[in-house]
Amino acid sequence: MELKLQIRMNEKLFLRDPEQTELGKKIIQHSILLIHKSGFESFTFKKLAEDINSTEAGVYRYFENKHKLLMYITAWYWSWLEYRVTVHGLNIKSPAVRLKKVIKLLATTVEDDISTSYVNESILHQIIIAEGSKAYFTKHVAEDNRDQFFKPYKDLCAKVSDIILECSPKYKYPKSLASTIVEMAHFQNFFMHNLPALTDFGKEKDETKVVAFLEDLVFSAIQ
Amino acid sequence: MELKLQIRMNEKLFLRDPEQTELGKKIIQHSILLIHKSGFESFTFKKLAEDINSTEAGVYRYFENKHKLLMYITAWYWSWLEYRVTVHGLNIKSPAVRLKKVIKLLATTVEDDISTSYVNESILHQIIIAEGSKAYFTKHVAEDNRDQFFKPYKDLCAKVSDIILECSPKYKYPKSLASTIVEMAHFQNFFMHNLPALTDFGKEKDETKVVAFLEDLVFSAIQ
DNA sequence: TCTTTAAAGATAGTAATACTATCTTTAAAA
DNA sequence: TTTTAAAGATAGTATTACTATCTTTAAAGA
Repeated sequence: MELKLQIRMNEKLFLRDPEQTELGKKIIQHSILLIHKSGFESFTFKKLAEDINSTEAGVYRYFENKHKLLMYITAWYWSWLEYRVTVHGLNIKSPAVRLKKVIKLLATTVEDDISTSYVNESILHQIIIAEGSKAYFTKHVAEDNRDQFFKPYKDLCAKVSDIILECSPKYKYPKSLASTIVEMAHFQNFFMHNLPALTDFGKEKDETKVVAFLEDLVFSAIQ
Repeated sequence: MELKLQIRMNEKLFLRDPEQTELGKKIIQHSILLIHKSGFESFTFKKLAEDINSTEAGVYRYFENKHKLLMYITAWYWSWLEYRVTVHGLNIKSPAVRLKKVIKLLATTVEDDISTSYVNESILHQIIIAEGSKAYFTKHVAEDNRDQFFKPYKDLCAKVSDIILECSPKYKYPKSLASTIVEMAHFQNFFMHNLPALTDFGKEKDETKVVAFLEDLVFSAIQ
């Protein structure tokens, strides 16, 4: 039996569904690699087209602009993470154990557990850390939010929030704590590698320390 | 007696010191307004030049590019915040009270307490919330960090970290907790206004709730 | 097998962006 | 009065961020 993970994406994010064609999948695959290599600012559809031996106009048939592509990629990432959080939490009765599992999933580099042919999840994880917030730090957040582009991110935070409430029904800030965990899982990783003075794990650069910090933070807060 | 606050800026951030000339001050003043109005992505030196009745080439004499200008502005902001944290903490003996004061300073909109003629601190606060992290989420962070461009940010976090240690000398993650407070003071504000599902204060949009959340989080962690 | 149609390729063009260069004017300091 | 530094004016270039159009390819349908 071969399993294939298919994530249903918001149709307003693309002009032509990239999952339906070879070129589309190459666009996703290589834009992840190219953004990882040179950063989102210097990423252009022209460079991407050269990478995949296609044309700029070809890429524009799939995505209106590079920001939509970034939102597509981030939305995919958060959907995929929510899926993983669900799967890994299925048989865990204790909400506290489940919460720990979630923190680990958020803060550690993925080992490809469900293979998706054209997405390199480990590299994707890295680009979301450095570029993910650019998806919503724009002047058109409100509109993009109305178009549901951030739904996967919000769904994941809602799921984390629910687990927090299961652990501690009286805790007053489950949503804010959830978004704090999700953001900090990425930020502390970025700081650890790039601005180590902002963390306590600059020397070791060990992801499990980020997990330990977040666990300590969260369980102190909700107990 | 008239007081004038002067912040010594890293000289590598600019080509010509904007504080020394009228044009320079207009560049800072109006770039803050323009970034606030249309966002950093659509901000250009040409538009800025038109706003201040100067020329594009004129702006380029002060700043190499718009990213350097963003780093200048963010560095100025963090220096200014550290100054405020210092001043407001001077007569407070209890580190816990001082920590609360810091959280309040980080998370609430400033009322112009020390007037700086050409910087609108309240608008600056808002643009740092939405654009500030773009200063370091680049492919050249490492280099920029070597050039000390993020020193004001790191100094502020170090100061917060020190207060945390004063409160609780055995706490294991003072630096990470400090950067978490600083980042979340801004993120929760942004989320509250733009992606309210990610916070517990979406309805009221009340900054004091962000303060309450952060206080609860911090003091649970260090106790 | 023939036809039709959708996707992709090839090519061109345009307005805006991100600069650099140079020459002139202005105004304050020496 | 001369020198010099800043600012203004203008021009030019490579790249970016698109849009348009025409042709080829290949698979699906009749």
